[in-house]
Amino acid sequence: MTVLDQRLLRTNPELIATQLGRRGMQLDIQALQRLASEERDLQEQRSDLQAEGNRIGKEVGQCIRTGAAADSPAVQQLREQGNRIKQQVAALEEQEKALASRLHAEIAALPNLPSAQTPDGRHEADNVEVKCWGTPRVEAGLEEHWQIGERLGLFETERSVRIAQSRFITLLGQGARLERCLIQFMLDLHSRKGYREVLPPILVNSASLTGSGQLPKFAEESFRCADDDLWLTPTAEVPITSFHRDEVLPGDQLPLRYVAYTPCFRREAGSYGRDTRGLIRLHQFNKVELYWFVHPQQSEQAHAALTADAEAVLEALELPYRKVELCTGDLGFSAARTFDLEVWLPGAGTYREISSCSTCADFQARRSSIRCKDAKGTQLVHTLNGSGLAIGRTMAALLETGQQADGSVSLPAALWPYFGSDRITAD
RNA sequence: GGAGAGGUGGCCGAGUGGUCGAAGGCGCAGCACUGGAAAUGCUGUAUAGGGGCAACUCUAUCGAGGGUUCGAAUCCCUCCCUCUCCGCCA
Repeated sequence: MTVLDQRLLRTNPELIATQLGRRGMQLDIQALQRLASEERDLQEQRSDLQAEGNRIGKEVGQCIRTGAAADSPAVQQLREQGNRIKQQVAALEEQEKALASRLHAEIAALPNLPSAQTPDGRHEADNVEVKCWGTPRVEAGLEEHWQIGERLGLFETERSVRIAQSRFITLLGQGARLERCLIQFMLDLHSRKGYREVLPPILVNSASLTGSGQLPKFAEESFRCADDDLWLTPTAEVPITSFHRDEVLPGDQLPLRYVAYTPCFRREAGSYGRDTRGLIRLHQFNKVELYWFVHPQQSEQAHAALTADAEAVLEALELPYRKVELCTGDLGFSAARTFDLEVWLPGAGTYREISSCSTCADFQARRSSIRCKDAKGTQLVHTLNGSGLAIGRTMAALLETGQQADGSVSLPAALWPYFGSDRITAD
């Protein structure tokens, strides 16, 4: 796995330092460069020695073929030379390996370079609102979704702790039904637009997590199966990236567009006390994910199109939202550029992230070795992903947005055929 | 879980110690033939890294990692994966 364009490190290290600087990272680029050039020197020495060894090997073959005895002095001498070289090579190789794994570890921990378009900024507050859709419902006395859910018996928190632990939820009755309908509705919507539906494994190996950028840096964010090299996937992005790992995709097949429903599992380390009630922040949640593999030249339009496809879900569900472009300081590890969609929660009186649509440029493609082939040769593809949408948060938004004075919740027309009713009422 | 068979280039498939990065075929590209195409013929066609303006050249890679050897796709060890049969199972 190559995790950073090594050529870039050699030819334009300043670019790396500057771009990571925009993320607020202080990077000792010289130290990295020194490591890389040391490694290259060793590699050169080693391969020269190996060339010499290969030459001797061939010479021995030559001698024997032309009639020299296998134990003749000439052959003996060549053997000794060969052995000496073998030892030297082994010694160099050991150093080289140590150096390479150090270099690799340092590089693998570096996040993606932000896109040129990504606005500079230090944190969430510097994100840029680029669009608002719909009219947010603003009234006094509206309930939050967890109050509605508890009142209507849509889900159960306390017993879920008994089953698992906190931050797990059990959906019940109309709540379970709505969750299922939303998954189906979103899959249908995207499939109609030409997305190919995928239902991947949700246990993934370390190579998959590394390939999409969750490892090595965010090991503490995922649940791991202790006896196997398997983890519970934090997002469908991981299995889908690896679906094409180590492949050369025919250029005329691009873009490949996938839509996947999966449960997602996150440890949510460091979020104690935040969003403890309801559906917002859970260790296990459902999500429909959009994922594109595209030719590098098309990734910018693709990013706009993917984001629009996610927006279309909110619009079909009549949920007011705003679209925010993340600043460099708020960008995820693998992303070069990201639009977040934030849905309006009338009960909470706030916008909450419900989809995050990112282009990773060639970052994941490099880590996962996914290339495409066209007339000009092979090159890394670009990968893009976005939620279309997070199901639990969608339900929260629907509950808060549709709440009525009589205690029921009215649903958008798009869901009626799926849900079999235009509203949720007390059982 | 038990028994057996396997893992070689974009794909199929040959190769049991040296001249093998690897026959042959398919596919793909170019050229010839054709009014155009098909068929046919010829030529070319792996990836990554290093050096060189370039022609080119060096190294590594035959599931992964170790070992034997001057020399390993080929022999030995460990692991992973796939397939077949049996058992178990939603």
